[in-house]
Amino acid sequence: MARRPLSAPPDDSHRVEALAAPLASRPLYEQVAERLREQIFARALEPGSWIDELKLAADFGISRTPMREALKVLAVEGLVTMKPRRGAYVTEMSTEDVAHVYHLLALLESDAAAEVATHASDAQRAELTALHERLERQVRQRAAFFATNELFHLRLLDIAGNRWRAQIVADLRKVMKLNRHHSLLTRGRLADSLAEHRALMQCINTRDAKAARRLMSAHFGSGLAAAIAPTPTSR
Amino acid sequence: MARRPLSAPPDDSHRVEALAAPLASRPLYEQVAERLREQIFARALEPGSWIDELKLAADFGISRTPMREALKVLAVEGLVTMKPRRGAYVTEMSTEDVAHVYHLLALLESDAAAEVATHASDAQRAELTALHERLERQVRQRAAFFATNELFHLRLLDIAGNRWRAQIVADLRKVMKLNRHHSLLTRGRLADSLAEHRALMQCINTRDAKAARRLMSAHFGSGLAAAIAPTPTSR
DNA sequence: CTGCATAATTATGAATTCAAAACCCACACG
DNA sequence: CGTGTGGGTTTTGAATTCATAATTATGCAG
Repeated sequence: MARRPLSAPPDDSHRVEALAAPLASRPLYEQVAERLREQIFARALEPGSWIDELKLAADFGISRTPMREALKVLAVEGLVTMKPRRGAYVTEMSTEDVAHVYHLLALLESDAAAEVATHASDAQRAELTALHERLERQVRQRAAFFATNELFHLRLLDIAGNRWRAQIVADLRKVMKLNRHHSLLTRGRLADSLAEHRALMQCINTRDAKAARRLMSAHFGSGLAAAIAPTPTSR
Repeated sequence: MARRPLSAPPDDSHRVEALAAPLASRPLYEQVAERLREQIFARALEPGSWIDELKLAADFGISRTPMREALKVLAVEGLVTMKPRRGAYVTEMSTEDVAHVYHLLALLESDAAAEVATHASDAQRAELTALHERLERQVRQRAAFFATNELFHLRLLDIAGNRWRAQIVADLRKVMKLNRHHSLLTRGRLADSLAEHRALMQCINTRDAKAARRLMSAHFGSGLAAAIAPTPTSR
């Protein structure tokens, strides 16, 4: 998870902090956790492989203490698995795990979509609409599309207004990135995905909670199919 | 949480370990985390209060290192909140938080109930039925009823077979215990709660997934009302 | 040459030490 | 009388050191 505690607490993220932003530097172990996540998602650390905390600490130019703290945080998040007296290993996701996590994302985000359709303010609706329009403009740029898409989903969660749900979804999304086919899944589905988003936005703007829930669920359903279908690789 | 990673990974819990049980003592920080949870749930550490890691480490007869590791784990679980450079605080739950967490529990456990109704084996159904019958016999013993109830829910989650969901629910349930009125909520509702359970069991045994989902959701709905209604205390 | 026992090496777990930020309180100045 | 500055204390954050378990390597016997 974009490290805020996984299941977690107070989320002051994206608060303006009165322009005095970078003065309060984040705790070291959080920065380390963030870098570790990046490396894991980038597959610089392979799923299933052992994590050499001594070497990594040296690479990062820090001592083992914050490294170990970061690893424990990632363990609770589910990105790494700790084996007592044997160190930390990058978590391996089976196709079953992928399906399970997708299922939960569908459940939670659908619920959030319904909530947004019912209770979002006009300004919030406008914000989401703007994000969606940006998405429409980025059909050709895979990376940008991907980033904006993620932003849209996270923003929607935020607007839905349940920090626990937002936190859980953020964590699950992080875990999802462990799946090798995660970024491939939009390959051929990019146009479809966009269409689904468009329909969803309409439901939100017409305050149709039921339809919003259904569409978001379907959105994840087709995503799952795409993610799992082409893979005999994971065990 | 009975510390298995919160959102997470491999769950070897309740494995028999071939009778060689206590030889492989768990990591110290896990034991510490467990004791901290107990103290938090017992309100020996009050919500909102600062946690003196130096004093606590001394009380436990350990150094600050494993204490700090345990606190970080609890932070990810949501039981404590870390303020940079200011230490750890026991998380305070607003009534809004309680409502939010209840909502998620309803969503996730309803989903699990539907899953169980559809896919559980006869043996698993029998196991749940047995637990339910035990519950029926314990209407008079609040504490025992409470424990068995928790067991029933966790077992149902387990049978539903999505370890990510089970982990998330376990974490949310832990956080729920921060709510002062948590154990009170069954006070007058004990009989009602039992009736709801009975109806749920029937749906599971007749494989009626839709009804199971609806009933479990209602079960939480009435629980939430009971939990929130009598409290002008939390902020 | 193979298999097992034992010694050397390496990695993890935990305590201790060190550095620096936040807090507290007294005192001076406006 | 309120406000702000300074020093001393406390507490957090991080590095280092120490102890112990696990792994690997070595050597000897069969």
